[in-house]
Amino acid sequence: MVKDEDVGEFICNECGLVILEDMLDLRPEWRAFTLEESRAKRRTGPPTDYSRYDKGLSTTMWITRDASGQPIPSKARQQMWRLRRWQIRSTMHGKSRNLMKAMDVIQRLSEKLHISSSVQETAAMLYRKALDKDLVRGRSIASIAAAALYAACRLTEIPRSLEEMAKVSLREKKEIASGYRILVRRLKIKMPIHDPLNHLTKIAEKAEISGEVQGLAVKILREAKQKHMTLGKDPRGVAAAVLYVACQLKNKDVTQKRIADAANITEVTIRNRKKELMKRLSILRKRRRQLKKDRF
DNA sequence: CTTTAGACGAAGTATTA
DNA sequence: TAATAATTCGTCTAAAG
Repeated sequence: MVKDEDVGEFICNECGLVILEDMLDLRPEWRAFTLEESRAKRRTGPPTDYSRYDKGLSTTMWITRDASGQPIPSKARQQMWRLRRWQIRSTMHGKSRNLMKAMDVIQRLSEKLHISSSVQETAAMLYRKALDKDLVRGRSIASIAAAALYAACRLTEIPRSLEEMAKVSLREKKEIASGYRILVRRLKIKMPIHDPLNHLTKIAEKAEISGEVQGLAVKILREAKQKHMTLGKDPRGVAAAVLYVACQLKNKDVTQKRIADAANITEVTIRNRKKELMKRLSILRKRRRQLKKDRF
């Protein structure tokens, strides 16, 4: 990870992805001289960050003297007036109002889908960028906010599906999907390729598959990855198929349908992935012969 | 009757020129 | 931006248990 101080961005040196614009000053904005004071001033709730709709700018500026008590030169004061005006305007209407609403949506959806605050911040950052580029005009705030959150999940490889997003946001999947595509295209986001491993436990849990079988599934998946069988395939399909064959090896009675439902894919996809796995993975070779024998 | 396997076209996605 | 290739999905048919 490269920290580029000049432009204030973190850049991943593998994929060139810009992680975060505007570096944050993480120091507290207050000082405390006693323990009591410290306790009183300590805030609850989130620190100043991208989830705050105005980056903390709503603090009122009203200063005529500098820190040492000297009057501030008029030129500088004029500038401060301009800043203050801009600040007032930004809190009252226009984009900030928009942002406020979007942050609210992001927060609500995140709660429902158990999405961590760091991912929320990524989503907020994406939304802010979208707003700067005028991508929200003509589209609903809620759908773009949901799209930003979905994009943030994919960026951080948190497995949350479009379907889940659509369900909690009460919007059409199509709408969020198109918003997502616009974000990716216009913000030039480079999406990491999902590792099926990230989906494996989630699917297994939903389908109520034991940890023992999961362990075997992970092993199978490892070999599949080595042989580059996972690239370009739906990671959920791969994870589901691997789980399915693991169940068979352990003689667990689990139907394709059960796993397919848990993974939100179809049985067809599981079958296709399974066929490939059986053909090419050595782990499955022995067992395949045995299964064949058992039939006679 | 349920599960699994396979085939086909439709639909949406990614890559390339 | 448009064409091309690869992938998934829905549905149907059929075999196996």
